[in-house]
Amino acid sequence: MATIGRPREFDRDAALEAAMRVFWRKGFATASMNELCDAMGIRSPSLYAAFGSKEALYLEAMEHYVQTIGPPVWGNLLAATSARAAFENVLLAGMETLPESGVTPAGCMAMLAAVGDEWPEAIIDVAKNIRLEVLRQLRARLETGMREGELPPSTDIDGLSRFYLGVFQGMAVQARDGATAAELRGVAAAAMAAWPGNGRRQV
Amino acid sequence: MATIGRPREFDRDAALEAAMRVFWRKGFATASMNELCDAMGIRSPSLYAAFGSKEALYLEAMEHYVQTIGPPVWGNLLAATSARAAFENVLLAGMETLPESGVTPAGCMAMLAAVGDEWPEAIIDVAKNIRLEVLRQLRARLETGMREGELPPSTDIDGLSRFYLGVFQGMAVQARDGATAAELRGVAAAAMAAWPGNGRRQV
DNA sequence: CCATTTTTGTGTTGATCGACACAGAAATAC
DNA sequence: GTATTTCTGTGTCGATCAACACAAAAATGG
Repeated sequence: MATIGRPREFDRDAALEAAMRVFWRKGFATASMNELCDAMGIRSPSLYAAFGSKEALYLEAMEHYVQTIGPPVWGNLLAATSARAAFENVLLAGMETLPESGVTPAGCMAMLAAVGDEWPEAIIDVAKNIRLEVLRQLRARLETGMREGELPPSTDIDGLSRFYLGVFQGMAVQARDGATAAELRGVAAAAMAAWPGNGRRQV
Repeated sequence: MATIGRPREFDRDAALEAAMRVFWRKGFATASMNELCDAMGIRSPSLYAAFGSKEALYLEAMEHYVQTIGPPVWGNLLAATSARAAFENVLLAGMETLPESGVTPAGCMAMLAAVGDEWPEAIIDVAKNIRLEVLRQLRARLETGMREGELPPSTDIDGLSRFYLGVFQGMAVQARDGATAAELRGVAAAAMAAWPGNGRRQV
């Protein structure tokens, strides 16, 4: 639908995508408006008119990240038939996604946001909630596995879900340090050895 | 030894300790000189005379962190008799140290430095090297365990050491998000279930 | 045509940043 | 004592930051 007034000359989605990559790579505080404007191909008044503020732009970029980058990794939680395969596929997807690829920056924008530096409170809240939501999804998948008899009733669901979340976060940090997919594969493989039933306590 | 000139009126070590806590809590970019001066109880010319620059102060603070905060955790690698106990004690020490304590900020300054935001290159190098040195120590302890027969010769030393480093990094991120010691205990317990020999492949 | 609405580019603004100039103060050396 | 050296406090400097004022430009509605 064409509306009154001079039409916008840039593609809003493409600009948001460009901003997402800048924030992904540089974080919030050290990503300056100049860099954002250059990457988005617009001037700051257009940015403010379209997105409101630097903070609002970041929040929208994070939303865009969750909806485009997240599913290829965390969608594995629902795709696999067994809980074990689901968790293994998540870690393997992280192994492939987290190292720098030339196309995308290294690490996970959601897992490493508002960590290691002080960030605006609204961004801290959003980032923590995203990580909490991932934790909830992990726990839900484990509970399903327990209901279906795949996991012994004695399984510590809270501890195990936090553990696999932590493994992924650790992989994200190491990817930032330049770890390769092959190196992260070893992390994922070791983590899967912690799966209940691998131990001698299992029947 | 008393030297020529007006003596310094503040305790350099105490000031460095105060700066360390500010950097630990806020990171580098968002810790302003004003905050640092206030926390250290001095004015900026004294800070520059004693430490050189904000970046040099950070590097010295990180060094101080490694020498005072690190050993209670990573010293466990050498203290225990078995490699398994050594790794377990490291994770349990992290469980106690990483959550906010009222005295110290949450998380690990070394593990989360230069992650999630852009930092000066010199700091990135130091932080990565510290994490690499920890990885080396973990691997060395595993190799000792393998030599002593505690670990099967088929053990993937690289993968396992990276795995336990990643678990600790994940615990640090979660501690930043407000995880309690009890919650981190579950992570540590699950991680120890991945120890070689817990699996059915072991004799 | 003209009036209205929205976007675009140029330029600026107040705040904050890290860093330091300068002079006075406090010690030692002679 | 005087000279020298070093530290402290006040004040400020240029740079950079996020944010926006302003007017020209480009569309629609009449």
